[in-house]
Amino acid sequence: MVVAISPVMNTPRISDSEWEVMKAVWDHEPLTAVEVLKHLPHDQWKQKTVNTFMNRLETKGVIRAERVGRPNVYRSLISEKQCRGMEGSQFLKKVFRGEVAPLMLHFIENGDLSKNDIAELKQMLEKRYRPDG
Amino acid sequence: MVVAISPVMNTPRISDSEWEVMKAVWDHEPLTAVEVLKHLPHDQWKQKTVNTFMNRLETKGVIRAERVGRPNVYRSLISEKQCRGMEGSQFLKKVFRGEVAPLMLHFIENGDLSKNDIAELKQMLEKRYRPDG
DNA sequence: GACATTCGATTACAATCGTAGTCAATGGTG
DNA sequence: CACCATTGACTACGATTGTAATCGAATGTC
Repeated sequence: MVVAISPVMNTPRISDSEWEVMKAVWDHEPLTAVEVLKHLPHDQWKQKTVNTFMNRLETKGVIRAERVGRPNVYRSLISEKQCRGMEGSQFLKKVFRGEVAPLMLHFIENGDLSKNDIAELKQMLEKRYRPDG
Repeated sequence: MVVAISPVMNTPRISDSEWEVMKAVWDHEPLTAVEVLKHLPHDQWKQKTVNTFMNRLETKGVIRAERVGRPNVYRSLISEKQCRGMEGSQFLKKVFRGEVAPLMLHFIENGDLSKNDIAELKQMLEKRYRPDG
């Protein structure tokens, strides 16, 4: 019997600029490369550059192109959440030595949280404290 | 009158591997390149590689070499805290679109916080809520 | 002081990233 | 159907990163 090997898609690395593109994709997919540009700061991005990124992202397996009509239509293959997971754990390990608490402290001190944010976070922490509460 | 321009040391980018080296530096400075290697996973780092990084980090202005005795002695010029600041705000912007709350939520859900961590964080949030409390 | 050893500065080199340009095919227009 | 415009595939190219090797200078040894 042949055992199917689980298709471990170990999330590829997504560079800074690729993230910008991907945010446009996640927010508006399915979309074309031209549409992607529309959702990016127009003065900082040229169409050709966007195109290159679409290609690279497809090669990396982050998106998929439907080569059907004339303008290619793209969809994400990996969700923003998944990417946040990867990027987040890398960041945590790299910058905060894998310790979540100092990281949290850092962002509590440096980020500007609204009163609402703070309330919400406290609630979240409560729940975590007593998972069934 | 000549106005002194504040010496804005806009923190340079520090790559993943450079971060590893810098952690050794921050933890044990002042130290030599040979000592840096001692504090890194020995099987993953060669002395020559470490050396290259020391050079690059000096070029970038992250560390400084004292060329006095024979083995160069290195010190950091930028603190871990400063670097965390830079790296943190980039990460926040790139991955969480600049919104701190979702970031925090993410790490509350994904990181494993101890009861103690949670208590501490709640306290921090309290303080933030009433800054003079 | 001659020689072996140790270190640092310089050089190397492939992969990835940012930023496009070229060129050819596809598709709309008259 | 001939032509022009759009668009995608491929190519380009310098900077950065990861990973070292080479080569020459400073140091310690006899």
